[in-house]
Amino acid sequence: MEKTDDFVKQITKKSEDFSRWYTDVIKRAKLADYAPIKGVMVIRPYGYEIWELIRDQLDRMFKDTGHQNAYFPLLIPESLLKKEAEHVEGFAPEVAWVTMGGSEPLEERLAIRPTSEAIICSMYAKWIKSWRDLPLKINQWTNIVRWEKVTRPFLRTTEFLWQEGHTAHASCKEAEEETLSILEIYKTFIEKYLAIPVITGLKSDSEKFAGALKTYCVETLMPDGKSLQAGTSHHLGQNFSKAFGIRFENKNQELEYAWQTSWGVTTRLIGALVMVHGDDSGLILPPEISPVQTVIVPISRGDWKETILPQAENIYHELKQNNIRVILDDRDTYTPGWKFSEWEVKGVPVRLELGPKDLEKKQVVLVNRINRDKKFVPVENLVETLKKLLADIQSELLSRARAFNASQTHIARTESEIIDIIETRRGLVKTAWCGSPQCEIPIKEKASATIRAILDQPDSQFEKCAICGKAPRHTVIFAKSY
RNA sequence: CGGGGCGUAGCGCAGUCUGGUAGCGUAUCGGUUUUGGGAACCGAGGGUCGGAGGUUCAAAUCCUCUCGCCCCGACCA
Repeated sequence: MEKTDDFVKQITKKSEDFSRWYTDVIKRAKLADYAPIKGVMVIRPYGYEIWELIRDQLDRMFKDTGHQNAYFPLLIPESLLKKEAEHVEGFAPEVAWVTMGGSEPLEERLAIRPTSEAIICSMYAKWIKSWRDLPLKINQWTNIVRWEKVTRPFLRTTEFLWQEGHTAHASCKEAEEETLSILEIYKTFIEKYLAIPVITGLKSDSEKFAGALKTYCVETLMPDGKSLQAGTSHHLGQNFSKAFGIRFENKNQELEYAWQTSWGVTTRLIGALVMVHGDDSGLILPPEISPVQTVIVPISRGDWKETILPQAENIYHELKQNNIRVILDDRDTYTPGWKFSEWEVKGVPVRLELGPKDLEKKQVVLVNRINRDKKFVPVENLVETLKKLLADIQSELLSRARAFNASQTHIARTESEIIDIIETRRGLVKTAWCGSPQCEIPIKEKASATIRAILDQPDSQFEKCAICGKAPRHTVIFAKSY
């Protein structure tokens, strides 16, 4: 056990220093590198490939549910940003401004988008005039700048990539349905593809999006016991339509303000992948989202280029034809052992080894990244065997993470229990809440934990609010967060 | 924005206390032998010691100022 952990060098142990481990893995796996600007990172090709896979899959899901992509400008005039009062107040501290055009000061300064509600709503006001124009469901894949004080690669950077969906509807009910259906897409995607279990729920008023009526969220638990908000879906009500004048004439010939939603997930998802699945040897990527699902390492000895390589190439083509993302590492400049370590750092779920002994026995060696289990399998039916192994790894990662979540979810019935659990064990604390903002304050002040989600289904085991003792209205999850 | 840590070869670091020829590991380049868990040996290249100013015969080292990065908090996806 101890010995195997040392195959990969130069990564701090996950159990020793979690933060350091996290940044070590990102650097060693070449996901990202620090850029010469404070809080800004370069997403390197390997990291970007993961983002592309996330993007492609979500994009299909959005399009299948009637959304279209568009592109709105990076720069937002200050006057537009100021139209929705709560919105500007929420974002003001982290907006970056353009004040000069060449050497001339601008008459009105321009915000670099911290989110695009303002610019998009200003356009929606032009485009929406009739109930026939609704619903309008547009998404964009883009970059965002928020001047954050503390940054960490993927989890919080000054500039990041995301998708933001912005929809307008004819009724409150329809907007609510849209908000919830997107929440469901996020949940499905994160669990099925990223193999990360999620908790969905509503944000309390103190945590909701600036300008929203309601914010639903997807929360995920990280190995250090902190909760990471992995996605949000906001029901904006008529707050923005009133501020921006998005009105339509309904079927009864009355003017009405549109009901809106907005929702997004970011490159932060990559950070979650790293933390949830990785180990002391580096990344472990779920097959569904891994840029390389299988790496073929030919054992290079003697006349391997004449004997082993041709067979490795045959296998490569067969797997590729069967839609397995595979690469053949035929570099003769590195030894097999070096390659093993390298691909482990990069989290490739299955390694396929092919050497002289295997050639003789008409077999290959399949190595599972999770536990380094070796299986000698016949070349015949390889595609089937491999697909099964990939599926097993995918489900093993999810069930492993689920088991961890279950073990880190604690029940608390009083304020002191909540604080005690947060301080000694961290993790998620399930408790009851009366709904008053006053009752969130002591937990935040004493344990710096907040309500991460108000659960859809109240748990009947709770008889009173943990803080004030009044009748509970909600079952909630308290946790420290990223 | 508070607390702590760190800037020396691509990367990881020693050297700083006590000033005196800028080093180690790894990576890189060339050569030979190797290759089933990061190969071995021989040789080579690579530095304005984060920046500016000062003290000194002499500064990576001492003093002053400054910039940047990381970690932990408070705030945010």
